[in-house]
Amino acid sequence: MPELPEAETIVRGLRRSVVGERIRRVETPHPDVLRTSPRSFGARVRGRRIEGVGRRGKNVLLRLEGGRIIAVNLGMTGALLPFLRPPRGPGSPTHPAVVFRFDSGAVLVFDDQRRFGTVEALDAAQWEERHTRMGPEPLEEDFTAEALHRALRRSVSPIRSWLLDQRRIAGVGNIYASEALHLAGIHPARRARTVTAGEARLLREAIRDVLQAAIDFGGTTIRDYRNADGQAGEYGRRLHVYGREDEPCMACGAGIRRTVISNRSAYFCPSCQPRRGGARRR
DNA sequence: AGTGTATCCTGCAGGC
DNA sequence: TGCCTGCAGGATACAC
Repeated sequence: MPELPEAETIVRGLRRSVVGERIRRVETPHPDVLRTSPRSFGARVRGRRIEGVGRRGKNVLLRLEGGRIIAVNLGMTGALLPFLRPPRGPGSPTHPAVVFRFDSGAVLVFDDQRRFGTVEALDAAQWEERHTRMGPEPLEEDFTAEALHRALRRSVSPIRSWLLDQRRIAGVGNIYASEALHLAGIHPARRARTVTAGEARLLREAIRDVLQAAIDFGGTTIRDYRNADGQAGEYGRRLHVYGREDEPCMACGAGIRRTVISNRSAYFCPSCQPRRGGARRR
């Protein structure tokens, strides 16, 4: 579910609420989201203070004193919900998987209905290895059109699949892949290597514009996503193609289509995003 | 190096 | 109302 803009929105909220808190105790009602035993996870984080909150791709990172990192992948339905007091009754998390209790009495809950998410306590070296395997951050300056074009030229995979591969580019998921390809006028099934240098420039700008705009609106809530304040994101109303099958394209009025690529839906405008380049008419 | 398929889970919408 | 199917923002393993 959450992609880069949703993770970024959560990070900004958590900076206000959990930085400086010291972990007293960890409860794991659903230990399957840890990659280790609850015992060893607890031992690695207990007594540590949270010194900072960061993001890499779709991952939320809690930096602990001493150098360890709690890396949270939100999966499809994960949320990180901070509370000043242990939550009770209406409004408390519905599917708590991991609960951090702090010395101050405050609480951080990793809530995840489907439990595709993960919560891991990594040493600096383990995180570094993970980090190295991931592609560039699309909002950073080193994500250039030239580098994107060079990388695309090496791949015969459909451009939509290419964008979802975290080893190639970090943070893009199914919603923003469709949105960025629409903005750039590129059909989602085109092979990556057929994207021209000019299209790569458009795509680079489209990815950045879409992600930044989504951050500005607090992310997209389709159903479950909530930020660290428990609120929904407002970018859903701004989506041009995702989830809009048969509705008119906001740019040209043609009917938006849904297709399936690698078993996942891709939405596009058949007029703005022709299957083959050079066939555009107006 | 790709794809399709299955898997991990729960819940919701729509058809009947 | 209930039952069934398909679908969902992610990621990985497998056979081919």
